[in-house]
Amino acid sequence: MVVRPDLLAAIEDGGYRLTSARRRIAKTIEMFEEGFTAESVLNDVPGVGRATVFRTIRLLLDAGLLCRLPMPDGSTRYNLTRVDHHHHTVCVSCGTVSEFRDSTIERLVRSIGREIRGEIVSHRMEFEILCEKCIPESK
Amino acid sequence: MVVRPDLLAAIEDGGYRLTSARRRIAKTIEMFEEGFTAESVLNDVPGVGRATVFRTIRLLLDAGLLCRLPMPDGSTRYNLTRVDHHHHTVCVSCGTVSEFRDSTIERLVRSIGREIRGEIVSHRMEFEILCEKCIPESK
DNA sequence: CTCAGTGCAAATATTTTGCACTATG
DNA sequence: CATAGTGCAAAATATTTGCACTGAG
Repeated sequence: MVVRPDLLAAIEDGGYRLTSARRRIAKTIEMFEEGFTAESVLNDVPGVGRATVFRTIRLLLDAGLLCRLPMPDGSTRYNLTRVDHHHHTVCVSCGTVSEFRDSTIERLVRSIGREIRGEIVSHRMEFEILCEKCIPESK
Repeated sequence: MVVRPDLLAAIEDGGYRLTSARRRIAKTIEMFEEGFTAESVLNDVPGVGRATVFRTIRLLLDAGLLCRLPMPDGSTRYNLTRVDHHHHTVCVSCGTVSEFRDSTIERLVRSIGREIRGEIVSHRMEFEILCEKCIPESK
C-alpha cells in the first residue's frame, strides 16, 4: 500500500525520461493535497505546454498514480492515489477530494456480485459530502 | 417509486411546453433501454438542432428523469431513471447501462457516514461489468 | 398574440494531434 | 547522437450561447 507516492520515481521506474517539464508538473501535483483539475495544473506551470500537461496526466493515470474523477456536473478532477484500492469523498462546496478505504464495501461488492447478471470488472463508490470546513458556511 | 417514467407528462407537469422537438427527443430517449449518449440522441432526431437536444437533456436531468453518468474515460452517458434511488452497472464492452437497488448499500452508507468527516449529501456506486452478452466475446 | 422554444452558427471549453525542434540518457 | 519528449498551433470533441424566427397555448 503506497502512502506517499513519489511521482518522479514512478516516472523513472516506468522507463520514462525525467524532464524538466515533468519535474515541474509532478511537483505541482504533489502540492495539491486535495484533488485538482487539469486547468489548475496548467496555471501553476507557466511555460509548459498544455499538451505536455495532459500527456503527463495521462502518463500518471496509466501508471496508477492518479485517479480521474469525472464529476456529476461533467467536469473532471484528479487526485493523487495514496492508497491502493479506495473510494472518494468530494465536497460539493469546495471540491476537496479525499480517499478512504472500507473493507465493508469490498465485502458488499462480493455479495452484490452474486445478484448482478454479468461479471464485475471494477467498482467505484463516491460520496458527495459537505466537508467540515464548508458546513458552517452553508447556513 | 417511478417504474416507467412518462417523459412527455413530466415535461408538461414541469410547466414546459410540449413541442414537436421535445416529443421526438422524448420518444427517442424512451427507446434507448440501455443508456445513451447525447450524440446518439442527436443522430436519431435529424432536423432537431443540437442545442435543443442538449437543452432538453438538461431539462430532463433537472426534472430527475435522467441520470448523468460521467464515465471514467471522460465520456458522458445518460439513462432513464426508472427507480428512485439506485446505482448503476455499465458494461465495459458494449456500454449498456442498468440500474439496480440494494438496501445493503444504503445501510452501509449510513454506517460509513459515521466514519467520514463532514456530512454526506449523496452517494453513488457504480460497477463496471462485462455483461452476459459480452462475456463470450471477450475470449 | 406573446413569449417559450427553436434552429443555426458561432462561441466556449476541454483534450488531442501533427510537426518541427530540443535535450535527456 | 538517437529518439523520447516538448511547445506551439491547429484539430477534434463536447457543450453552450446569442439571436432572429416560429409555433404552442
